[in-house]
Amino acid sequence: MAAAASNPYLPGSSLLSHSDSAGGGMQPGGAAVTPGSGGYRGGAVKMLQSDFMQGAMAASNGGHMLSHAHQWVTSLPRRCREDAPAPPWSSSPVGMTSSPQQPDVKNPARDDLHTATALHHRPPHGGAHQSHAAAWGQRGRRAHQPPLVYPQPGGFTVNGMLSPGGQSLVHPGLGRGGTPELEHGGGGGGHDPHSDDDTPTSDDLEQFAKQFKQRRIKLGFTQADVGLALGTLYGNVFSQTTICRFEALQLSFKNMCKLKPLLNKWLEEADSSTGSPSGIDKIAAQGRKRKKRTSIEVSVKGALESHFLKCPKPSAQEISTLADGLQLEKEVVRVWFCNRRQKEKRMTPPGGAQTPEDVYSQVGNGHFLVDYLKEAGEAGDQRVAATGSFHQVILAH
DNA sequence: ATGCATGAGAA
DNA sequence: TCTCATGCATA
Repeated sequence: MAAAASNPYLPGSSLLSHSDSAGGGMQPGGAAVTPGSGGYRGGAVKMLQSDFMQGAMAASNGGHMLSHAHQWVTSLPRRCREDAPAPPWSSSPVGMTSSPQQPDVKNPARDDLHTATALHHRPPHGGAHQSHAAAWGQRGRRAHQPPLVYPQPGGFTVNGMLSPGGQSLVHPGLGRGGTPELEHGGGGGGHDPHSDDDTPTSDDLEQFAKQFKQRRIKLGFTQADVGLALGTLYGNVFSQTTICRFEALQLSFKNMCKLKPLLNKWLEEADSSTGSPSGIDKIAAQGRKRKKRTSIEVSVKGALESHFLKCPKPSAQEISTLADGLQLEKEVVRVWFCNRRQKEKRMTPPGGAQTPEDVYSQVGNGHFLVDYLKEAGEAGDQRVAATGSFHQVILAH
């Protein structure tokens, strides 16, 4: 149908949920299957081609041809130098701690996600699950080990998630922008009397996540269920994606800290109230015109990746040029870089991935690591070198 | 489980 | 414009 071609995003309910591959238009010489032509928000795709900064990366050092090694140094074109606030958990250098190896657990198949019944008490099925355990900065950070286990409040029996009446105890204090318990300057001594866990360590988070997932599965809930439950419980709904990312430690440290208490609460509720079904419903999906997901070809992705290595933060103009060259919408390229950067900053597994194999699995799972090679304009060469080779090993695999 | 996208808020 | 938190859609 040509409809798909002329109409990027379907109005409301998309009956034609076909994938990119069925577009019909295919990619002549193109790179991505983008619905294009529609022009969404701002649409103006102008290309100001002027200078290209390609071919400048002929820098060859000792003799390794990491044309696509994972490190953004060595040959920064020029205005491509940007520092990124090294996240707290990535402070530990790539754990080169030689540890034999660890069986890379791939998930062969999972059996959950079955019954589409959204929120209901599912019979707890044995859940031997895969676990690619991320484990980021589990370096010796803090001496004290706060009780990352839920402290059962005792007589608290308000089953938020299992309220048949449909009432919603909305707590208007946990807005997304509110950031309930983030580092509050401190200074005056005003300390929350009820906060059991001030900033948990990345290690704590990791353990909690692990435990959380286990309990969740044990109880027979899907990630989506949890996300929904959080909605009725605190007024904040979350998607399966977010819960998933939490469990996989793929959120920013800050974000993890923010979600932890909520999930912890849910956990308490969940296994305290055994056997009370729920009847909640949440906000219906609003018909928002979302651009159809562009599927970028692998080859093109490779190209983008290369550019990213050279310059993770291209200027608007460079983006335009690049987009033009790759036949992609400028916006797509821009977003790609944004996401790529964001991905780079997510929870990194320096501590967990001590052996190359671990890293492989990490890579295989999508997330990379290391970005502590910031700061220091020239002094970082050493670390960079080390990191470079490290990645070389990884990528050469 | 993850890729691409949106939107609010910060620079 | 970028970052950041999040999620729809998809592999």
